[in-house]
Amino acid sequence: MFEDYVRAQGLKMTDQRRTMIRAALQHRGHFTAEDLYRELDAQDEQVSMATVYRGLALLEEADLLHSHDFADGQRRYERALDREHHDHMICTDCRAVIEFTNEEIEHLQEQVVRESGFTMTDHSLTLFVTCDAFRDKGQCDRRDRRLARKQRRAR
Amino acid sequence: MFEDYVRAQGLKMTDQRRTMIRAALQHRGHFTAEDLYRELDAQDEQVSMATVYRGLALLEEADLLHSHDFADGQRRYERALDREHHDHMICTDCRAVIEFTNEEIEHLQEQVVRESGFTMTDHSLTLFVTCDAFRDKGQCDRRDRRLARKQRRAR
DNA sequence: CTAGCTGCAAAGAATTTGCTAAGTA
DNA sequence: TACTTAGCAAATTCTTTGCAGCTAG
Repeated sequence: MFEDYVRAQGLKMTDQRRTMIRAALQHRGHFTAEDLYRELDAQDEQVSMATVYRGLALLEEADLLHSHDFADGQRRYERALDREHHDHMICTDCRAVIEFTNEEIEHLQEQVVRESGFTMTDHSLTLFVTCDAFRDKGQCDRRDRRLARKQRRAR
Repeated sequence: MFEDYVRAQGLKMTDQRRTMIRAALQHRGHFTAEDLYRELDAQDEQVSMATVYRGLALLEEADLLHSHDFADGQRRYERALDREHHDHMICTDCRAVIEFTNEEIEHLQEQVVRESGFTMTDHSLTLFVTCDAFRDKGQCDRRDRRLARKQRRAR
């Protein structure tokens, strides 16, 4: 059905585009352009970085992917199709991404916007957290934390 | 009192740093590194871009400024001192930044994090809106909208 | 055929950093 | 004096784009 969209836009379906799009739409979780590129590369699929970026833009326009900025310097994508809206918690130690939904918050946001006389087109709620309390339960590995810190510093 | 902080950190106070810091802390609203740089330049203050960036980082560490990512490619800063927490609505047409606070939302966020066993270190709630309804009241100039679009496209 | 696509390398944009002279405490 | 800065230019990082040759429809 994505092919329909592609054609309806007067665009063409190529091998690279099909490969790249399939990988993106099958992806679970949150991924960067580079994640996808490496993944395809590991599967010996020949798709250039430029094509990956162009394809991601296409998918976002078609509302099949949503993108987020989790303040770590790289845009992250996630499947939008057949998924209900949700927000994110980011562990700044291990960079884990935890999704959550809260109807009440959603509702209040709408209300704030409406009361101000605007129309909401999009919203982004990200809670930055630390998982100190989780660590001992094995859900946040200290090694990952150190790695994440180093990577962040390295940018 | 910022000077105290600077010295307590074993840092030194220089003319540029003083100038740049004063301008940043007196600034109302949300500004980018470049905004600040231009502003100082217009006042014939000699402070290089590198020093502006370094100073902003310093101020953020000291919690005298907070920074936000409004998804337009440039980090924005705002005074944090003596200000209560608030969230933002961004008009994607004219790029207006409207602040708001909502205790209930704040409270619910805390609750979500707590219930998940994390500790919240920061959060970011940005509502993207359009001000079509406002435009006719003269609060959003069509010219500004076109400009904003062009600038966004130009990135 | 011909508009659209790909890959590559080069361009961009915002920010950061290495280095040397200069300034602070 | 000893250590920290400022400024500059070069480097970085992520992403976009121009172009020439290729391909779908």
